[in-house]
Amino acid sequence: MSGTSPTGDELVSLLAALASPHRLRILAAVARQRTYVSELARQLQMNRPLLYMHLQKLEAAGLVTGELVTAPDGSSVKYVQAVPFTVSLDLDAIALAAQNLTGSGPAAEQEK
Amino acid sequence: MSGTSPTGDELVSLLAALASPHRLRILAAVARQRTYVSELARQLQMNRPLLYMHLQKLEAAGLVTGELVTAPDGSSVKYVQAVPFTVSLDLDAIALAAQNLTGSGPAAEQEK
DNA sequence: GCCCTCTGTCAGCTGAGTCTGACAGGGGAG
DNA sequence: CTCCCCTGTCAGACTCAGCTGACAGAGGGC
Repeated sequence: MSGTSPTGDELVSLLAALASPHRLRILAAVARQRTYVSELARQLQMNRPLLYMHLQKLEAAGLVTGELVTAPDGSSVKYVQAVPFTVSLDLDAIALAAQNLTGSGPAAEQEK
Repeated sequence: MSGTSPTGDELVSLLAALASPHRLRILAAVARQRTYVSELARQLQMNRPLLYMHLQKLEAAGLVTGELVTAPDGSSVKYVQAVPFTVSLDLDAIALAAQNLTGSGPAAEQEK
């Protein structure tokens, strides 16, 4: 996934996932250290439900992975980890990605 | 602007500007050839007001430049042009950008 | 005079994204 | 039993981006 040229839709999803201050901060925090959700919520000072939503988006975009760990004492804790990636963005990449968007070309509207 | 590491806020703006199929298509079309607005609207088959909005966002993000040209016959035509840029995105860049977000650090809420 | 092309802005609708409080449940420690 | 910490999910409110049709104005060609 790192270095491959993504499809237009994937690019849009990826950029949308990253285009949020909260998510950027979450990613940064998680990249630095593997933490569990509640601790992360405390670090970033945000409500847990909100954090859950953002984590879902990041996970859907493949930027983080969640792992529910059941400790030896029985209590379960969800650890979150960042997934390394690399994307190079320039006009060429944009032009390339724009070619394969679902419903990209003009007159591509038939099954609607 | 190309190659410089943008601030967190700038990064978010840039990504937000790019995270749209329409804007990707507009950028691609404009990167290929310098065109004027109405012609572009015809190419991409979208309403002009909508195109205007997207162009404003792209222009605000510094990805395109508009130039209102008054032809020798007096009619004015607005030409749009893509601005070359390069951004490398990875975990390090994210972590770096997350540091300088307006209101990033915890306990940075004083003037509100 | 009428018709055409272009630019730009406006009010208004709709839907998605965001954020919050509250809830249900699992399990350990005092 | 009571308190605490953890994981999830939910409905509701609220904001904003996206999108549309309509309008005003400038100018050329017939």
